[in-house]
Amino acid sequence: MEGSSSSDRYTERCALATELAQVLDAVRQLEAHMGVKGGSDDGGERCRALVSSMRSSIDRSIHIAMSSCCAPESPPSAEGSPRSGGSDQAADSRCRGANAAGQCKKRKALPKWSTQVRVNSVQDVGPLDDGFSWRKYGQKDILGAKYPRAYFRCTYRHTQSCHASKQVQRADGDPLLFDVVYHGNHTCAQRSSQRPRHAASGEHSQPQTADGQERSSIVSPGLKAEGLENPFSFQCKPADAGSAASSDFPAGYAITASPFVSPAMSECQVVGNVLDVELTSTTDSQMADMDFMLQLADPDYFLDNSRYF
DNA sequence: ATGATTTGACCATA
DNA sequence: TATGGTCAAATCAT
Repeated sequence: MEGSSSSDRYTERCALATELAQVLDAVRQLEAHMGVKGGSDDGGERCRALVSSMRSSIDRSIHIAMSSCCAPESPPSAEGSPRSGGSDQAADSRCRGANAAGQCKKRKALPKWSTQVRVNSVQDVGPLDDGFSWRKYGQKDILGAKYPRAYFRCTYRHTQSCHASKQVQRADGDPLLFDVVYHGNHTCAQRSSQRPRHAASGEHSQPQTADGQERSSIVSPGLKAEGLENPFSFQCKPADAGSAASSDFPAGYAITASPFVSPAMSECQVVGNVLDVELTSTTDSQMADMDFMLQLADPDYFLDNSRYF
């Protein structure tokens, strides 16, 4: 769509920042109000903690929205062209040659958005369980960041040419907060096969150890019992821990439900969502995701799903 | 045996 | 040139 020019997007993003600023202001007022009422009860304590996390997330969201105002736009390209199908062994030719397709190690043309997920305890790390199966393909220390960034791509990248990927990084200032950045859309069968009601029905799809020991992970089933040594070894506890042990899915796959507001995140909180959508092409698939992302941006949708928190 | 993760190295971009 | 993103061999888990 030629319709969405750079300046349009700039305006939209700034509008987003403005909206977020208003929400932030409201949260501050709420926080102040709660401070007046004082409550030493647990509920008040919890509310204050929630408000605090909301505020910090909104701060981040504003920052991200504003910084993306200046993000350079990239021209539409043959989106999703598998620049190297399979386990591209000829690694070196792959990339240089693949540039012809307009895509190599960067995927600027793909839709991109981020969300922030808070967990309740440092052990309780399940933000990566977003309803899709991911395979980790890398991890890197980021300059100036306390925690490394992990890189994931869809498990079905090769079998179904699904080019969705995501990056997960623990927030510097808050070890309970994870920044998750998604790139691209799922074109694999997961999209249609997994739905939020999995949780509503008490169905649990996480690989989980019966004894609850800290070992398995949502996205890293093969990880050792490293606990926090590896910030990307996630284990998200379901609300209904009883029915979980067996899964309909093969071991080693992270299965849950809805993307982003996963029922399995019953003990996690999605504390912020930031859209940074590159409107470079409008395939049906992308349009579908746009709808979805717009839902995320919708306060009603967000509040509706807050019951999972 | 198969598939996932770790990790050092390579490469593109800013 | 520094940094971030990806690859792929080695290793580990199931």
